[in-house]
Amino acid sequence: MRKGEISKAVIRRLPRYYRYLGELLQNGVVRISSKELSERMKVTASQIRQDLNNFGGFGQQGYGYNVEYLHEEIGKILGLDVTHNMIIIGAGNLGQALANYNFEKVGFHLIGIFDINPRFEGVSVRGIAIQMLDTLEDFLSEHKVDVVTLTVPKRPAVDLAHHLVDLGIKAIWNFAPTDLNLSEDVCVKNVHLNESLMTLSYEYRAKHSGEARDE
Amino acid sequence: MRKGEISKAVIRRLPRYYRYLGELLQNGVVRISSKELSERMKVTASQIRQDLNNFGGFGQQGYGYNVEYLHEEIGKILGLDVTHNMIIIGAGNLGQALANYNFEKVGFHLIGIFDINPRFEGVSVRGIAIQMLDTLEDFLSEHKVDVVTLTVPKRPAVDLAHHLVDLGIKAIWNFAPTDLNLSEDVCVKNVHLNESLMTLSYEYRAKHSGEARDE
DNA sequence: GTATTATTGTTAATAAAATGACATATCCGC
DNA sequence: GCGGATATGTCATTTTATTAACAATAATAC
Repeated sequence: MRKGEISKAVIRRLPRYYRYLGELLQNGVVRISSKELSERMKVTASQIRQDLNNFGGFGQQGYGYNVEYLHEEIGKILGLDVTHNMIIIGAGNLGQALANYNFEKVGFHLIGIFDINPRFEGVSVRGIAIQMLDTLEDFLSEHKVDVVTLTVPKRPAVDLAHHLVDLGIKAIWNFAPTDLNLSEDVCVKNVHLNESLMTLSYEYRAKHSGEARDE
Repeated sequence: MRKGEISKAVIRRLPRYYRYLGELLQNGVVRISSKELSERMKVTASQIRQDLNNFGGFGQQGYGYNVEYLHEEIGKILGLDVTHNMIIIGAGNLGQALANYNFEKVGFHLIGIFDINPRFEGVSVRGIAIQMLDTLEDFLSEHKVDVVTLTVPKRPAVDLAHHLVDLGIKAIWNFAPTDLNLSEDVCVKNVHLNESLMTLSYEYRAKHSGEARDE
């Protein structure tokens, strides 16, 4: 790992810190020590301190961390203070469900929904009209789109993703059950629900195998 | 790590192997070496071999791995050969989207959908009537339910999860943006979409900060 | 103000994961 | 069948991640 680069394991933990700090903030907690936070979160205090110190010293010896300040700083680290314009491609059940989700609070602003299927023509979700996919190129030339949420089937996903990259898209939140294999400078975050279920299946078997199942 | 126990990192990789092998199988590929698979998957051959050898020797020197056999064996390891009965609690957009998903092929059979909101009374999704949450206890006494998919808001999620555990549920697929803190013998798999987006946001900033944004 | 306690930031030690190396076994062409 | 090529399974090494230790610093009580 190059010096100054932060490991992915650390990044993956940040949102959870952010969430806990947000809850503390709501509960009116003003300060917290790494020790107490570690007990609530069931991680080691050492890990919290080391994770945070990748980004700078946010605490004070003998005092701990100011909840509001730390919450805000982690938010900045995660880039939640910047608004990203997002579109959803794929207006099926999952796409529509995500469209109804409120991602504004983590800085994502939904400005369009697209699908290839004409049956969605005229349909709106959350006040946003579903547009036909062949109008996407025009749309992209008129609007700055930072992130594409991809909720299309596996088959079209890969080609579509490459097309999006050609059109200048730099970040994809991918729900299609496939790897996209895009160039290095494009951010891809996969959400593979199938695979999540499979690991649950594994764990379930591992923990409960051999137990009676009387029916 | 206790001897004989498999690390979570290995388990998380298994579904991806399974997916690639499934595709190879569909394409009529009969055998594959760790080297070739590693090139396709962009991981090291060493990792593939070591991961697989946690569970036994599935390959043959000088030959490689039989695709169909390995695919099936990984499926068994993941427990995909066993059918799990699943219910969804929370019939909002996400719950309904998941209900429409086809998880049968990874061994999950949806047998019920529940919600507390009377507006869902009489509504069906994929032929399954949404039932009122207060009938859940009766339902559980009449049906063997292995896994609960939890797509309810944060607030009720924790108490509901504890209640489910009291009723004998041993595995929860949790989409609520909170930790459930259940006893050790309950399997919990979290899908925190917010947090996924936050890490995307981080990466986006990290990769594209400083770039001009002329509008 | 001073002593005591609390708690960080950081370095050191340990543990875990990933990679590399290689001996051994199997295949395949001839 | 023999020999070279192939590719596994496993052990050794390296790298990465986590945990522990502690010196330095700030807060708090008196």
